[in-house]
Amino acid sequence: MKIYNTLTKTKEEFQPINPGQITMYVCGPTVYNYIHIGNARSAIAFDTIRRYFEYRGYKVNYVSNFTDVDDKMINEARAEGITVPELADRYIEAYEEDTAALNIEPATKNPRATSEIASIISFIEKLIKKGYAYESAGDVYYRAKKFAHYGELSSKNIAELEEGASEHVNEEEQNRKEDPIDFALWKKQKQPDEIAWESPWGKGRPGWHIECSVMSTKYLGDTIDIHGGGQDLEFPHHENEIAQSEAATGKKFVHYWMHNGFVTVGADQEKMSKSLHNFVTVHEILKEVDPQVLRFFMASVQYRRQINYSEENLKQAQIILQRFKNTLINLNYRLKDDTSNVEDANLREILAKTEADFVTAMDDDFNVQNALTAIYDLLPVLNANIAAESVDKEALTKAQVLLTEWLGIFGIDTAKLIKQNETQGDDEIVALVEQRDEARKNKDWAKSDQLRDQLKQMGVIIEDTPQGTRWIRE
RNA sequence: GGCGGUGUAGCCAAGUGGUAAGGCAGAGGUCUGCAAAACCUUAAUCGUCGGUUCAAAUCCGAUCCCCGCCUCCA
Repeated sequence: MKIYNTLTKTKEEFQPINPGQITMYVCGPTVYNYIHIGNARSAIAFDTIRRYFEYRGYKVNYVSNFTDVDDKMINEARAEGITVPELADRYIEAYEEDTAALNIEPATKNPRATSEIASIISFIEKLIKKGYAYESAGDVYYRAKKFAHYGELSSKNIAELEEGASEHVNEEEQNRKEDPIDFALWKKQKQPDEIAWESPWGKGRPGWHIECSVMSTKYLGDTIDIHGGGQDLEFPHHENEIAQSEAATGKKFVHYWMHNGFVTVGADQEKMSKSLHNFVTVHEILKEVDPQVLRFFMASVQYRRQINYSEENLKQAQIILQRFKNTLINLNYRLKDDTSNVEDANLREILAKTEADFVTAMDDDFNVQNALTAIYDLLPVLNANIAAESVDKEALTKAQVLLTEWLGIFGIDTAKLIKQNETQGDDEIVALVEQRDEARKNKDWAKSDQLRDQLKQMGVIIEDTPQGTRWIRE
């Protein structure tokens, strides 16, 4: 299995620290608003990756944080006249609703920065003790230059960083830092009503980067297999995490750094982000778009590629999902009818090949496009088999299981997709379908078509097959 | 300016030296009482220019466009 490692900029053979187990940390959102589809992309990308690992038999310990205190949190809470924890609670709940709708598996643990203050303080103390950090007027900063590998992940040159940084740092802050590229580990409380915790450096709150170092090492160990996040976190966030963690533990922090591509939007394909104010929240989208469609759309693009969010692309995903749905429903019907079972060596061979192709594709840095191609190639074969006079029920059952597993990796819940409710509350539909069959037997096409229209109005589509009439919900 | 990514048919997209996968849409056909679903058939020489090679979308050089990071951001 190969994974592209941002640190080395190459695809590397994946080798977990402990055989059969994977430790994975993914940077979560700052909870001051509903998540936008860029956040969802990241969550979906790594959920898909996690599910594939699980499909391959790994046990995945997956930790993703909530940043529940920072400037944006403080400002937003102030603007709304509520406390920071109240704001956090509200949007964490919204996050859980949105990600559940997108069928994102809950993380093994979702630590919150504010619940880890004691650990954060002792982590910072360790860095000070080792000479990697210093207190300055109630703030604590990390001495970036002291860390020999600083800039390695994002291929940054320290001298240039310094130039760039000095332009953005205000003079007052500049004076507190030894060097413009130093970054805050602890920030002094600015106003008396501002959320803060007691610390050896006075009242204040943690900087952003430190929480991930603390939570990752605390919940997953000093060295983990995979650390993920959006490409925009490469610098400075992940760069700083490496500096903090490796300085504190003296060990390699992360074996494989994985970064997902952006979601772009609009004709100019601009990056969507909260700061550019061109974002669309998942909360809003799900009012109009089927969550399965959104999920499949985003999962069907390889995690490193950019996704262009557009109506047309969403529509394509919806159509493909519809095809899967039709095949699954027809597979269901066919497996239930009384056709005799005939072994079909060819079909079995094709299934085995598809399985191999799927794994080969996904093993190559989660090449979902090629994995899906393997499935697309299988569909006509399955559909032809479903329509055949005799079928290999055993092979088709296998196909059903495989499709369910594969689509499951993409976050598609096939049971939900084919929600037939054949047995409950559908007596009326079944009765109408029977009446129509009767009319068709009598070649009463007018009545038959009228009944079909009536069913259509009820959201039921009729399909006549040699094995009898089938119906599906739109 | 530095670093990184990208440019393949209307759209999505695979493909890192051997003569352009696949999907969507479109077109035609088959099946059907008609439909639906399904099945079959069908399109591009790969941003541009030059080079290397028997052979390049794939390697080298140049150039253009787009996107991102370099400051909070998935």
